[in-house]
Amino acid sequence: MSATPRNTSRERIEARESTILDAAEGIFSRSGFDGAKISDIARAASVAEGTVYLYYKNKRDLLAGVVGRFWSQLTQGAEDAIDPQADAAQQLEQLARYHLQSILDQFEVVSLTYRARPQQEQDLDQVREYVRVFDRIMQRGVDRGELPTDTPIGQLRDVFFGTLEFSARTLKLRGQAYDHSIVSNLLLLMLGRRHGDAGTNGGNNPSNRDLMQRLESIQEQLEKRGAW
Amino acid sequence: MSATPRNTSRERIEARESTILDAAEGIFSRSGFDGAKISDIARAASVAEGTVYLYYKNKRDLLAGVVGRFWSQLTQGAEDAIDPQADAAQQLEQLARYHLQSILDQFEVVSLTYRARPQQEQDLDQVREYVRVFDRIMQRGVDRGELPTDTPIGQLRDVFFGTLEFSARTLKLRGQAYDHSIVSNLLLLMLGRRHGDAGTNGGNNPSNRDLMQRLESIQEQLEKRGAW
DNA sequence: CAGTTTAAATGAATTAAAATCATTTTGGTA
DNA sequence: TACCAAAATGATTTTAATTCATTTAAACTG
Repeated sequence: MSATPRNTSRERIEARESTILDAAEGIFSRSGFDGAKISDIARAASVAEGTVYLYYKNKRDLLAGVVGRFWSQLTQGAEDAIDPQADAAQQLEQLARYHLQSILDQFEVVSLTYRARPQQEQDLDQVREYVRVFDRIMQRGVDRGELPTDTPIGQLRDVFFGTLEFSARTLKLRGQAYDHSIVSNLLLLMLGRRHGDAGTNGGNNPSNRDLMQRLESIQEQLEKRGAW
Repeated sequence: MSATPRNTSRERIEARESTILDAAEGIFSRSGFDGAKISDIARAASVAEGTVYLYYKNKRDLLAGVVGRFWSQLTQGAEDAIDPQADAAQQLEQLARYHLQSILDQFEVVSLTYRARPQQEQDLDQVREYVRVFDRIMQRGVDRGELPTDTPIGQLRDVFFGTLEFSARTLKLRGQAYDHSIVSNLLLLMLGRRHGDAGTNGGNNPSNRDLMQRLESIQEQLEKRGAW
């Protein structure tokens, strides 16, 4: 009967909502929350100002919509980026790379996240769901014996996401691009083994002659400086 | 002559500015950036609305003032919290505890930080200065041979602050309080010693490699000093 | 397919709050 | 005490979010 009555209608409406979200994402990213004007967003979406309010109660709600969609898509992308066959360490690396790359690409949207409505619990639902991707990888690793039984998943989660987010911020601040070594060092740190990016300058033990040369070089420097 | 002409005057003005900052901090923390009204802040500071604009160009600038002061005070507090006699590992633990405790206590102000003016470089100056406290501890540890020469300070900095910030967010989200174990686990992770990892530089008879590292560190210090 | 009903869209009008500025007050100085 | 400049005030202006009476479009009906 009325099981699927208004079919094309629903599609049109969803398309329009998505258009508004696209416009909002663009304007919010470019101008930040305060700088973005609803009138700009409406214009970018080819819609009247009032129409925006049919879909979202207010400006914050609209931001929550943008941010929520971003994290949902991120969850989907992460699941696609992870090879179900791989072991925990490999999967973790895949997730780390995907995550760092994504938050660098869409840094502005990420920045808007913790601004949506910090007090309103429910707005972080999609973030929580995303974070569970990490938990699943780790839990599976523990279950299969690839990771120690006492692995503190919850705390490692904070290390994982916290470090990557902060690294991204640092990179952005310095105008630098994606850096592989961040991921490898993080994994080394989390999964045991010491840092130093594999055998940076291997463990060849210097001879006494090397040491003496070095000492002489230091002494020269000191003499050059005199006054000290 | 006019070296210190308006003395009490300057004091009064600074006191007033500080009063406005106090009021703004309170209102911003309670209501968030958007929720805070300049009129509320003015009232809380017992000042006319227009007066606020004599001290700060606009609302964002006022927020930047609040946030900047917070991080300056944090830097001061951190320096006080660190025992100059202690070794690097101990100092790091002191900083970690102080940091986690502080950002939990003043979570709202911290949240407002990355919202101040993400694009405007200079607003993060005080944050950068704060972060240097960590760098100094680590560098000193390396210089004294307490930490390996190849310690990737920059990356560990992201691990340190990223993890603590994310942990704080997690704790707040769950309504939980300060947790010692976060700090100890983080330090364990950062400074080695994992899963009975067999001491990287365990034995107390130093190898030539250790000696060489120490020499290199001394030389680096000399060079750094020379550049001035 | 014309007529009717309901949903969606519009943008002018309203409201709220930031920012400005002409005027007043204050504190220091001669 | 009179004067000046700095500081403060708050009424006014401006800007942008939100509402709502009206219009337009879509879906349904017989």
